[in-house]
Formats: sequence, structure tokens, C-alpha cells
Amino acid sequence: MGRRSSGRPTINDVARLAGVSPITVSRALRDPSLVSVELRRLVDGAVAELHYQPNVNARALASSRADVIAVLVPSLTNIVFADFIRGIYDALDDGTLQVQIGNTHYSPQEEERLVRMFLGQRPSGLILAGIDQSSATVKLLKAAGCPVVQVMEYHEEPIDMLVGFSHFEAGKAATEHLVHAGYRRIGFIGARMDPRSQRRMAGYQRALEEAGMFDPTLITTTPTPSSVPLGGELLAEALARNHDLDAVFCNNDDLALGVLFECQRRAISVPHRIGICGFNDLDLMRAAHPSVTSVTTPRYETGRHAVQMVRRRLSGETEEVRYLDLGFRLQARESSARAFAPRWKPA
Amino acid sequence: MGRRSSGRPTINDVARLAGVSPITVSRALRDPSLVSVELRRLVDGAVAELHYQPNVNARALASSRADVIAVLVPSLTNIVFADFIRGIYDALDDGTLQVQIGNTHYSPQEEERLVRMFLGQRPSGLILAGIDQSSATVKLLKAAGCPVVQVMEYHEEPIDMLVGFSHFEAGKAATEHLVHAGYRRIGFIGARMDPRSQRRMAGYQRALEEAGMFDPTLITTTPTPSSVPLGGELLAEALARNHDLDAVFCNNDDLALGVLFECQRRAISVPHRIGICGFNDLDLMRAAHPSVTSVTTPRYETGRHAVQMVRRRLSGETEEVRYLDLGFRLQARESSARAFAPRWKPA
DNA sequence: TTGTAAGCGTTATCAC
DNA sequence: GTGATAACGCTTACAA
Repeated sequence: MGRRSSGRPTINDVARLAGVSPITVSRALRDPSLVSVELRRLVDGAVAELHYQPNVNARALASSRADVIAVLVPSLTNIVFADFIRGIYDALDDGTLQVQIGNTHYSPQEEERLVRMFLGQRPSGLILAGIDQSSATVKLLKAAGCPVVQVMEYHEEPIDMLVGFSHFEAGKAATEHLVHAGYRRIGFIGARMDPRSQRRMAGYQRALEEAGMFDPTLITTTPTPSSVPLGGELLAEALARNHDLDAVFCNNDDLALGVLFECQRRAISVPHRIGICGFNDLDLMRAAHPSVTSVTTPRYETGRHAVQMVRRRLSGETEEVRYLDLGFRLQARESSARAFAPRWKPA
Repeated sequence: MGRRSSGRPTINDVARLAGVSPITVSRALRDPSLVSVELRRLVDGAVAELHYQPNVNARALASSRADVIAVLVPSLTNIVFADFIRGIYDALDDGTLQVQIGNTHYSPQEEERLVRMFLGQRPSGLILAGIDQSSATVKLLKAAGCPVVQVMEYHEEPIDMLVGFSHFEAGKAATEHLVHAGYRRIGFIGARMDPRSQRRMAGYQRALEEAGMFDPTLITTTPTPSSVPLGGELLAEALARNHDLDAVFCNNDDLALGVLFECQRRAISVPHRIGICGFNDLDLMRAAHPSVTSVTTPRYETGRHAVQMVRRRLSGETEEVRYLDLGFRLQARESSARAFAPRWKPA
């Protein structure tokens, strides 16, 4: 044992105990089918006896490939990304791959910096939120040399692969639901206004234009990060501008909840005087009183699928899914059920 | 350039361009004070010109030390841990250290497996939630050879270092607040009942015992994971058992919100007929109608402090904080303000 | 199917 | 303060 040794058993120790060469141990561990049953048994025995654990750094150095999936999200606390990350972890539970998370704080510059940094580690895969990367980032990703999955949006020309849904269509569907429910002066309330929020708002606008009801003064947004209290504040603003506002499509459930509380505070009847539709369908929306209409989105599933796409690519499967639309579902509840309105029917 | 080369510039390329030896480059990058100003400038120039980025795997292999902080949490979506993790990331924003997160799913066995796995990577530090590790895990951690920080609890004999607050005291303070507010039949509503929940419940029990009001039938718990809808269900259970229940201390804000909605649904007046106190003080508690009393907890700060403790240890500072109580704060609001009750005053 | 030799890019060690 | 040398533990390339 050299002076610099870490003291832990190495592949050489295993090889010696098993009476084989180190490379045979290496093969037996990475792909047992490369080694005869006999030797495989010997190796497994020695590994167990020594409690051998491969050194991931040595492995990565020798193979120029880290057993790591890099994940870039704009926020760590937004439940949307928390659920997504949980999906990733659950899909990776066999422990063969590690996760590295980067927080871009909704900044394309920060995203570019992180992509550069992560790519420097030669990850086995890179998963990142959205389709609005800077052109420099796109260039880096196209030359990444590992599977790249964009998530949480839908687009038919991904950099490499993509899984998500169309925020435009989701925003449009939510707004159409309010139209069908009988509301006529439907507002939009949004915070942060990142690219996905923008696309949901574009869907809202399209739906109202098609219904002949669009009015830009019905839109109330702020670059401030979203929160429940902010929902109430934005509703107050919207009502001050349009006294006849009779429904709001909220950019997310936090804002919708804030709107509901503000209505309660002002004794505004929901859904009769004002209808509410949220976005994401957190479990509290069904528990609220009245229960709140929302759009169910596939956050957890997106994480799982993204990992599966990376895995499939790594295992060299031929028939490959390049983009996957997981869709969304409108969940109609009490908050948008005007007594006299016809029941909304999915298309 | 050998056949196996990754193609990226190495420390040798930098050395050659700067006209110095590789080890000088290494030193200039890790600790500029080890190298003369002259050479340092040459090295910096070469690094910039080649866009050199050190290979973290080679570095980790040669030094037996990865620039990684391992973090173990029981859940990725619980906002408590999401805020904590955000604190960790923000404290690490200079990019010298990477984060590896492990999800223990509230299982000590899984925690042990992850500790074993992470320690195998020789991290620069290990941060983990709670003080209820298995004895095997404790043994591993004591021999970890890196700073270990337990978080989210308070205890004066940490394995190594600790930062958090006392859940027992917090539960006790919340309950005492309800007592002082004039409530007499104060229930406890809890889900999951992990060790921290247990300690908050123990604090609840102590407070009621001291007030001569304890009654075990006032406790309603379930091992089911917490959620807003569950809060409503547990309130229904509690009311079925004790019609005279006049307040509830909820194990967390999700449950408290569920309780509030259920009260609204049943037209039970809050705070007059029933008082509510939550735990964690999410921003929605102040937005709710009525606003909900809760206990503010230092989640984000805990993450920041944990990283600072690791850093301080790594930089070999002498005067060392081994444990740090960040405390909590009772945030009294409308949901626990009985009209006739004396105003609660902090001790 | 198994083994040999060489190298992955960096840092520890020791000499100057 | 700077450099030569030899690891660190594993895998690729090639040979048998």
C-alpha cells in the first residue's frame, strides 16, 4: 500500500483475491456478460468479501465519462420543479447514475455558465428546463457529446430530445373553459412571466380573440416572483381597472389561491360573481372552499420520462423517441361553475 | 495528443504555454499565494487563452478528495427541505463546491445506504437532516473524515456539528400560544409523524400537561404523508371524537390550511368556534382569510449556515461553532385570536 | 474470453 | 518558490 493510497480496497485487491486480472474485475462489474460464469462468481465473491466499491473518480477519469446526469432548473422551490426533480430521482433509484442539479434562477446567462461547467464534467446526460436557451448555449448543447433532453415545453425541433406539453395550448384550454362556463370579462393574472408563463398568456389571448372577447386591459402581470399574497394584490389591481371583471385565469395555483382569499376577504362570491382557474393543480386546489378549477400538468412524469430517454439513448436503442407530448388535463371544479352556465365538455 | 485524450486542454498545455511546470499551474490555481506574482500572471494568461478548466475527476483521484458536498434529506418536495436546499445552493454560488443530493424517503435504512455511497466518493462535507440516524450510520459518520453537519433539529451532542432549532420547544410554544389565547380543548393534528413531528407533538403534550388540559383523545395522527386535503379529513375525525374541540395545533401549514378549508365548508367560525395554529409559516398563511397563526422556522438560513460550518472547518479555522440554535418565532394571526382572549405576548 | 501495457489529468512527495 | 517523479484507481487499445 503506497503512501498516497486512500486505504480502501481497489480493483487490484479484488483481482488478487479472486485470482484474476484487474481488467477482468472491471469487466465483471460493468458488464457481467463479458466474463465467464466461473470468473464472474469468483469476482463477485471477492467484491463482497472486501466490501469493494469502485472509485467513481478513477472510473470517470479513465473513461472520460462521469456517471452523472446534470439537471438545470430555474428554481429549486417552485413546486413544479420540485416534483420534476423527484421524478428524476425516482427513475434513477438503482444508484447507477448520480444527479447534479444546477439552479439557473431564470437567467439564460446563468444557464449558459452552468451548461459550460456541467459539460466540463462529461456527464452521461443533460436535462434542462425550457426551450429558450441562448444561442451560445444551444451551440454548446449540440456539441455536448451526450444525450440532451429539454423538458417542460413542447416543440417539434428540440436540440436533441424533448418531453413536456404545450403551455400555449394549456393556457388556451383553460381560457376556453372559462368562456364555455359563461364568463365574459375574463382576466389574466401572471407573475414572474418567464417564457412558459408568456406562452400560457399567449394561449389565453388567442382563446379570447377567437371568442371575440379579448381586451388588453384585462391582463395584469408583474415580473415579481409568484406568491399567494401577490395573487390577492394582482386581483385588486385588476378589479380597480375593470369593475366588470367576472373571471380570472391565473398563471399558477399560488396566484389562484391568493385570488380566492382576496375574494373571500372582499366577500366576492366565487364562482358567481367571479370565476377562477389556476394552473398546475396542486392538491390544495381540490381541498379549497370552493374547490378551484385548474390545469393538471405532468411534472413528476416529465422527470421520469426524461431519465428514460437518456437511458434509452445510452443503451444504444435504435428506435428512438425524439419528442414526447405528455399533455395536460383541465380539471373543472366549483370555482368556475356559474350556476346558469352549460357544463363544460372536453373536446 | 494521445488517442485517449478528451481533446480538452490539460494542465500540461497550460504549463507549456506559460513556460512553467504543471505543478506550478496546479499551485497557482489552488492557492495563488504559493506562487510568485510573476509566474501567477503567466499562468493566468495561459489559462484564459486556452479556456482551461481543471478536470474535477483527475483532481479528485489525485487528492482523494472530491469538491462535493453531499446532502441527505427525507423528501425533495416538502417545502421545508426545498427551502433548505435552496439555502445550500445560494451559499455555494461561487462554484467551488458541487452539491450531491440524496433522498432518504424518511427511511433510516435508505439513509444508511446513501451515507455509505456518498462517503465512498470522499466528499468535502456531508449535511444530513435530523438526529435519528441508525447506529451503523452514526459509526460511519464518526469515521467519515470530513465535516458532518446534522440539521433541522437541536441537540447539544451532535455527531460532529449541528444547526437547527428545537421542535419540542416550538411545539410547546405554539400550544402555549393557543392556551394563552383562551382555548381550552386544544387538539393536535399530525401526519407522517417522522421524528421531528413526534417532538413537536411531545412539546404540545408538555404544554397541555403544564396547563392541566392534556387529554390523549385530543390527538389525531396518521402515518400517511401530509397534504392539504388530509388536514380536512383529520379535522373531521377529531371533531367526531371531541365535539367540544375548540382549537388545533397542526403539525404543518398544509394540514392547517386543510383544516381552515374544512371549517369554511362546515361554516365553523375561525377563530371564534375553533382556533388554528400551523407550522412553518409559508407565505400563504398570511394571505389566507382569516390569516393563519403559524411558527416561522429558519429553513433557508439552516442551509446557509450548514454550508458555512463546513467551509469554516475546511479552511481550518480554530474557533469553531459545534452547534447552533437558529430558533423559531411564533407568528400570531387572526386564526387564533379569540375576541375575548388576552393578547398573546412573547416571553 | 482473458490478459498486458499504457494512459486518463491531476496532485503528493521530496529535492533543489 | 519551483520542479521532477511517481502515484491516484480505473479503463481503453490491442494482443493472445
